[in-house]
Amino acid sequence: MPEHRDEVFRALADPNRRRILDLLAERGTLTVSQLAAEFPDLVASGISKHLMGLRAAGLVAATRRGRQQLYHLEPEALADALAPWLAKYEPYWSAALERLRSLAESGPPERPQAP
Amino acid sequence: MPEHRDEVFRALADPNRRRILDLLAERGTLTVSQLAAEFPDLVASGISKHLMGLRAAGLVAATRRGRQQLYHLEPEALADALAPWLAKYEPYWSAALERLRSLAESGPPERPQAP
DNA sequence: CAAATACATTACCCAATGGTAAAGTGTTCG
DNA sequence: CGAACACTTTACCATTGGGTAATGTATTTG
Repeated sequence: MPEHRDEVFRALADPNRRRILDLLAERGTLTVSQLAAEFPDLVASGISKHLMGLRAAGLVAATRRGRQQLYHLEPEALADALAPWLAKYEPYWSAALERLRSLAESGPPERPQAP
Repeated sequence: MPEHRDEVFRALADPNRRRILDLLAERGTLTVSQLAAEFPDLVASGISKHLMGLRAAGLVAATRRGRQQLYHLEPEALADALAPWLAKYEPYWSAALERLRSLAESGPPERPQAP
């Protein structure tokens, strides 16, 4: 069986999948149709497959509402997989870290939520 | 042509490639043979191909020394590709960020260097 | 200079991936 | 209840990716 971190990195390898994550990060919660609307050159089942990949990696989760699925980020999975790995490169990160720190110190933004 | 960030994420998708990066992060500078020694179940040309992938993504670079190539990390590429992307998830990162921040505040370790 | 060393490149193979179209499942609406 | 809706699953296809073996190219050494 594949290591969990491996699944996360593989999931992040595809630009469409990263865009799905970005959309969920921006807008909080989206249905499959709402997501699909953002990918004009992809058919519905394609989106679905990507969502399954992200779900397998634990990066997103969904709850049913009627006949739609409400997808949302599962940010702990992302953090848990990436942070320890990124930490190994900490000696090389001073500049980028500074940027992240100043972001953090300016006060964490609200977690976005769909209306 | 593929976007640079895409190349970086694709390069990171393979566990062997990530391990190469880890080794370079730990030990600073390594020849291809030294790297190959860490991958008993990979043949030399396999390592070479991975190194070319990492080089194409700008994540590593090499300098010749006689007939060997001294590979080292190119950490700015990693930071430049990942930091802006990670920043988008900053609202979700408080816990992981705290860990990184405390690491940073405990004083950045020396950048490792090969003898 | 010839042989050996240290890699890189090429040619090739198989498995995995991303994509589509079509069929399947559960839910709601008329 | 039947039709439409919102997805998911399956079947299938073309391309890519990771792997090896073989060949090529500098560089060093005997």
